[in-house]
Amino acid sequence: METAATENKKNIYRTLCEEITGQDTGKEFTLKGWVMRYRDHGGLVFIDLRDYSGVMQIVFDENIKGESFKTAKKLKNEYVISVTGAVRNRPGGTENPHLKTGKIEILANALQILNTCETLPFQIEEETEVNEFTRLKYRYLDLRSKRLKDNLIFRSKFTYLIREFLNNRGFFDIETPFLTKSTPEGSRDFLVPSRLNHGHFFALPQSPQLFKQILMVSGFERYYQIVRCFRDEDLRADRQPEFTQLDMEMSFVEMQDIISVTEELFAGIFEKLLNIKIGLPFKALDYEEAFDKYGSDKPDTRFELIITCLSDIFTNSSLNVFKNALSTGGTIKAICFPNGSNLLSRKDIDDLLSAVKDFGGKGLAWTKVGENNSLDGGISKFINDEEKASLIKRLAAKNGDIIFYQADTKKTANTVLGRLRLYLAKKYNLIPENRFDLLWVVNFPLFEYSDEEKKLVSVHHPFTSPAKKDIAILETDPLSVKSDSYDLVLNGEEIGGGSIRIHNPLLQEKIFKILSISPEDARLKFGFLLDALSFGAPPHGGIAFGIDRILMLLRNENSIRDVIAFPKTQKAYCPLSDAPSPVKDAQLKELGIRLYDTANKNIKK
RNA sequence: GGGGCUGUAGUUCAGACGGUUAGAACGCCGGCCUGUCACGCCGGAGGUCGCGGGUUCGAUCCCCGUCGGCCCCGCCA
Repeated sequence: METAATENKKNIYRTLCEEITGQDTGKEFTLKGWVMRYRDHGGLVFIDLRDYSGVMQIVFDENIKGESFKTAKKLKNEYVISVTGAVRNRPGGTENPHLKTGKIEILANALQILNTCETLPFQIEEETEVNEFTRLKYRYLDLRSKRLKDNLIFRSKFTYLIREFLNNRGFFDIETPFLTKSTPEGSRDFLVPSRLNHGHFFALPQSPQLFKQILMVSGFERYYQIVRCFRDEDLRADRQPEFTQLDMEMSFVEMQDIISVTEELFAGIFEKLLNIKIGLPFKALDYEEAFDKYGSDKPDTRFELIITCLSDIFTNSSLNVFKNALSTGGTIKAICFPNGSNLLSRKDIDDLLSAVKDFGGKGLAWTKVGENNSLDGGISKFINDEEKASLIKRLAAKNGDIIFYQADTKKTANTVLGRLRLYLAKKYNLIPENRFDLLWVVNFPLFEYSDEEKKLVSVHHPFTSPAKKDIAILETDPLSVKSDSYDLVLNGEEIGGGSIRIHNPLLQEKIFKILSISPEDARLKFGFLLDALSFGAPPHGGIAFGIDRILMLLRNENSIRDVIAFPKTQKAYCPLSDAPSPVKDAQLKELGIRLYDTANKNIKK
């Protein structure tokens, strides 16, 4: 990626460090920025001046007349200065190949200190990693570092390219309310009390889902928004309480239309921003295949370790765990870890067992593959020659591999091996770097059974359209019904998902019935959407993407916090602003709110 | 709600069976230095060992509680 400055030549009011090149020797410039480093050699002072474009070395020489040398002696790290001088080539042998401007420097003849700086709580660009809490508290300092600054500049370009692409294709950027109605479905809402309606609350939107559908009813046809969404759930490295989605909705479309627009959008961005060409169309996997082969609905396809079913090979197995699994309707599955015998010690294998238990597995059977298609160790003595030959052939196992087995229900065997697969890949560096695998997961089931609620629930959301071919079996065999929905997966992370929506009120009624949502309930929860759908709603569908996650992956970061200017800690606290914080009694009174119990003692009087 | 790791100088870390004055590096302050670029050299300051309680003659160290941070499970239609 080009740096901000070299690409953006439209700087109107001043010169930036990296705009100056070897072509400019002899010319005089005034640069403004921060003292990144200060090196005092007595009669000669060097500083590295940093502005948002990059770095330029400034030299102060005691032989240059004027006050600048004297002033330079007072400089300290992160002082803000304005410095004027002529560009010159550095003396032979003193060029710095690590700097973009390393062949030149500016010999200062005027210097003005625009602002001083307190001793820093941590060094900017320090090699050692500083505690994240401290970095968040002084986020403005951390954002001066190249890494975070580049991330945010990249983010700006990323969203610019999205807007450019979509605007060129007739999409309209339309804002939807942040103060909206709480819907009990989905994730926990952030609530906002209403002063004018005591006892009533707004919710911050989990996404603009209902409003974007209503915009389709209004006839906008192509909507998008890069919009903040709010979910009051526990945080993770890839989850913040507020995050940004690219939200899209289109009318008179079918699934393939949405998929095509998305592919074009991403292929364009990857090429422009990363100079990576992505083959079209993207790969696609059925939901079921994803689970069978990767044990996940967001498979990481950058490496193999494919999960393989061996049930038929072991129908007459002498091993009890295998026998029991099969007789209770379960399955036997395995992954073959190439060269595992050499990579894993016996202790490593034992350690895997505890990992597998964390993943929900009961145990971990394994065998090593020896010479001439033999099996050693683990459960090998329970595997007869016929079974051996079949499984080695099916897994394409070679001398030195290790095979890990799971005998369990299909679901458990898949998820356990899926997580083991990821665990092994990370631990033994099987994941190639700088590779981006974009993948659609399609043919999701429309419903799944919730053990908790003892009823069918939507896999996506209640407005997702069933696949046309399955509408006939909606009531007779709901669990076999597929939906017209699709997820986009990048390197094993779900980065987006969407669906074709139901626009037929009768079909929508049927779905609610299957979901055991009474007409009264439906009205209470989504009445305004149902009304809208009854007034000439066009066929429509859409998709939404997690911008933060995508950026995290493209920037090779481990957390979305590193691509967000002002993120929160895992307890959803902002060390910079000290939010959330108690409020005054008077504020609560105005809202008609009184706090329960312990919270009271935190109130500021 | 649960599991794991974690909290010592401004920062990153070390530390000791529980025993004088808690160390290092970087940063900071003062001085020297004309080709450095993580400049170098000399000197100096800087610590409620997260907080509260307990055990003990004595606790940064052991025990209990609590607060914070990071990762994960649950949760996130």
